[in-house]
Amino acid sequence: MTKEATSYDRIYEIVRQIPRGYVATYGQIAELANLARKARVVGYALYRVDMQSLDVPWQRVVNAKGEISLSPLRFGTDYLQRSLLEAEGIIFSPTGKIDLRKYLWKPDLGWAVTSADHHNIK
DNA sequence: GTGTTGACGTTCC
DNA sequence: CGGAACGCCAACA
Repeated sequence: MTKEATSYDRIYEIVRQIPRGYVATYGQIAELANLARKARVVGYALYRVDMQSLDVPWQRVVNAKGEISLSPLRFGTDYLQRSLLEAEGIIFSPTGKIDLRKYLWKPDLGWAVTSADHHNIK
């Protein structure tokens, strides 16, 4: 029996599907990766990704607040991520947030409506 | 094998 | 809207 692909591979695959100019949240990816409620695992998975080679567009992954999250240990790569997103046409709010209502990636399903209603963005 | 930490999320105040 | 607490799972010491 083949060893099942690790959940991480699933996460990377989904992240790669994020189109240019759009962003996705950890919770959203987690849900698509069959890891609902395990957003932390997604974050850890992206942490393992080689951000220097951009093998995975980790740049398009943000938290539920629509803000770029990363650890101070990442040495200010937050600035890099923001630059990449801006280069894709994403506009940051004065507070440094992204308008998820507009840039949130919608998988090829009708779940988009459910998502908006589920998250109930303020 | 146990304890702590972590690119998060949600709920409560 | 901001801060605090709990949850959830995997990797690391």
